Amino acid sequence: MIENLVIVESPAKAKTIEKFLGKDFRVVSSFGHIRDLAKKNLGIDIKNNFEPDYEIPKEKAKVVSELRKAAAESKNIWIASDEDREGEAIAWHLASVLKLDLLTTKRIVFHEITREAISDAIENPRRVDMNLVNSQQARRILDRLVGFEISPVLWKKVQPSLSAGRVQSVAVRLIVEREREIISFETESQFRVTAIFTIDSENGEKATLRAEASKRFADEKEALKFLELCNSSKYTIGNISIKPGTRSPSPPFTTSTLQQEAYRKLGFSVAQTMAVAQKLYEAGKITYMRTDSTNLSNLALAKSRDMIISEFGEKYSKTRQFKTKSKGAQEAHEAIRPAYLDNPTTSGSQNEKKLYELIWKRTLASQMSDAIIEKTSITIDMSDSPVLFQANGEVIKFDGFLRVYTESTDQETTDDDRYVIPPVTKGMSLSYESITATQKYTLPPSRYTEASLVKKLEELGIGRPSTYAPTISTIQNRGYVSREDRPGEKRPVKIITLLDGKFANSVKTEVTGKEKSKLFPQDIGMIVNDFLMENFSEIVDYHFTAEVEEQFDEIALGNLKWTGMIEKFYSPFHKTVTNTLEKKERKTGVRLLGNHPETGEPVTVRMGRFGPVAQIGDSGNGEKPRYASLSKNQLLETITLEEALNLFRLPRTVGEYDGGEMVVGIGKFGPYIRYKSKFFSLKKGVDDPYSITSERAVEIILEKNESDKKKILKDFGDMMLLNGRYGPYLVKDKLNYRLPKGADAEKLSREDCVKIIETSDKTKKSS
DNA sequence: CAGTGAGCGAGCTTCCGCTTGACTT
Repeated sequence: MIENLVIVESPAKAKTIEKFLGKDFRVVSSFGHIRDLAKKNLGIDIKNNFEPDYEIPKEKAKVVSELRKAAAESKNIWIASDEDREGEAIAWHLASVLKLDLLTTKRIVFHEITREAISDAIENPRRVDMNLVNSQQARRILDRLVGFEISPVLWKKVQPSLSAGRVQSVAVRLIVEREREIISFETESQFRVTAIFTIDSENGEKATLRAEASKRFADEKEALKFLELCNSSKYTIGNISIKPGTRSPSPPFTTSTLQQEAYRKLGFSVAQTMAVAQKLYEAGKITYMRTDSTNLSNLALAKSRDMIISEFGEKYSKTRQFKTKSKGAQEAHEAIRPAYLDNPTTSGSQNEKKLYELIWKRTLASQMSDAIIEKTSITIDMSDSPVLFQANGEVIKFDGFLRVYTESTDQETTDDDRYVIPPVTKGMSLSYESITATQKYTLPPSRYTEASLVKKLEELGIGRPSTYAPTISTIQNRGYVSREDRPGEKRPVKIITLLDGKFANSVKTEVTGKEKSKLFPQDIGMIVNDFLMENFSEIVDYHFTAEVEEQFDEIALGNLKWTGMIEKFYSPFHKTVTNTLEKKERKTGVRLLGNHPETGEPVTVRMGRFGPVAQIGDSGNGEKPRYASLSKNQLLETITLEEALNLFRLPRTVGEYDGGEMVVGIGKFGPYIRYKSKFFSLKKGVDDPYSITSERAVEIILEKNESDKKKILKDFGDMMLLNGRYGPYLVKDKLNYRLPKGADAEKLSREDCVKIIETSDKTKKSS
């Protein structure tokens, strides 16, 4: 018999806690939720007051049977799931599955994993809070109702296998609306004038001062007019303002801010950040990585203080506790911090090291002094124009937390940052060294990255730390959005330079619209979003979650019955569902682009069975319409008639070579030439499928054949030894096999290869 | 790996939040 059994959610947590509790306690873990609504059907008996049908999922059967066994062997059972809505529900499900009496079962919570907090928890047990449990049931059931009633509507009215939900549909909406802002954005340009001035100081040294004109100029003519005034002007220093300021460190990491910073500083995807953090957590190197709290334990605060004082001195230490700002935060855990603050670095993979160091620096910096800065702002008067030049500078007087860590931003940094202004006095005269007017274009809003989308969702109070990464995967898996790079386009930038009284015009080029790892909506995402906006605007409203959260809070306080709340939501909602099913047309995103210039047939685009498709003619007059798939990066919403007609020019035959036809087309993997039933890719940025010549096509074919020849080490007829990126390998029936270590490909015989395939086959599944 | 867009119907898809493996590359 075991004296005490403590059940927590996470096995890593169980391990840590067991160390603190001693012999009389055994600590086991539930691995999160152990029961959920039935997987099949709705899992809710609507007619019977929304009675939930809970079941233990197959993959949880083992955990549950082990928990049952442990419970049977124990005298006292303590349920120590997290102190939030979900944790309370886990406690309740545990109690009912393990057949524990709710009146006597001890419910305890740890606010942090320290010896003190744990013994404190043990001394203050309470009972399972049914109000909190009911607020979770309301949350769970609302999400199931929304997801499982709207998704089937999409299958009927848009496309099979689609999905909608309280969280994912808003995430898609954000991305779709941002794209539309970008589509409708009209770029304008202005001229910005910057100058480099020379100050002749008393000791004969020359100092330079960078400044910008306080006015921008609409066009080249205006800019030139101003430069002419600049040329004839005399310059004197006008106002000098020196303002002290401070900069404070950011709070320690939550899941959301960790994902943002790991993306900005390390280039990690959201999923990657979580995977690496999980490893660090399991190794006991950091605290729990799914948290919305910026709280640090007293122990961590004290430890940071010691570290900072011994490392940098008393001046650098400032103990702070940050208030959690995010909406709906449940604060069941600490902030993400190193488990042992004395370790600035750690062992493990490169990524683990990098992420750990980021967490360490952020945590330490959060307990350090403000940086003290001095902002200097100087105006320079012109004799011939009322326009001023302005120079802004910043000097760090005391680095404080900046010594360890600076938070990155999503915006690009300006060149004003950390510019040190030379000493000047009012009335000093200056002369210009050069003055430049540069064309500046306005920029459209920027597309979301995975991390900036997480930030936005958190601001809206939508989603939880444990779901940010999965949500972002879901909307990509459904094909609603896709993470992509774009090369951008070149555009001219006009520049007028004034140097030694002479004006010179030049044109530079800049790249605009270059994107890296940004979220782009896909046609199906836009169609589904529009469908939801038209029919279920309440669900995709940005405030929907916040509003239902308020009601969940009321349920948790015992002021509202969960069944009543759900009923109030469900009856109008369900009416909308049936109404939409009955009365609304299928949505295909169809758009009439115009008529074919020769035949006059209508040209349309829409979402077809295999994706977005363009169509010439309709089936009305007996003629068969012609179809062509849209190419990647084209949207139903923005494609023009001309672009659509272009799609029908492919595939086309460009010529013949050695008795075979060469056909050019655009496939899944870009433009290609098909020749003797083999495929040859066109060179990106070099060849254009619409204009490529027969000569060039032959060249590509010969080039590819030549390089393929080099790839083949040995050809046994039914299998081949090839030279790949990672060295030689074996191919048979389109499956690749790795050679055993130390094997010399040159010397392998046919029999050797057969053996390799046989031995490696066991681990391979045919796909 | 590389273009498919007739129409019907059976059987499937789907949510959000808690937690980790067990898989393959």
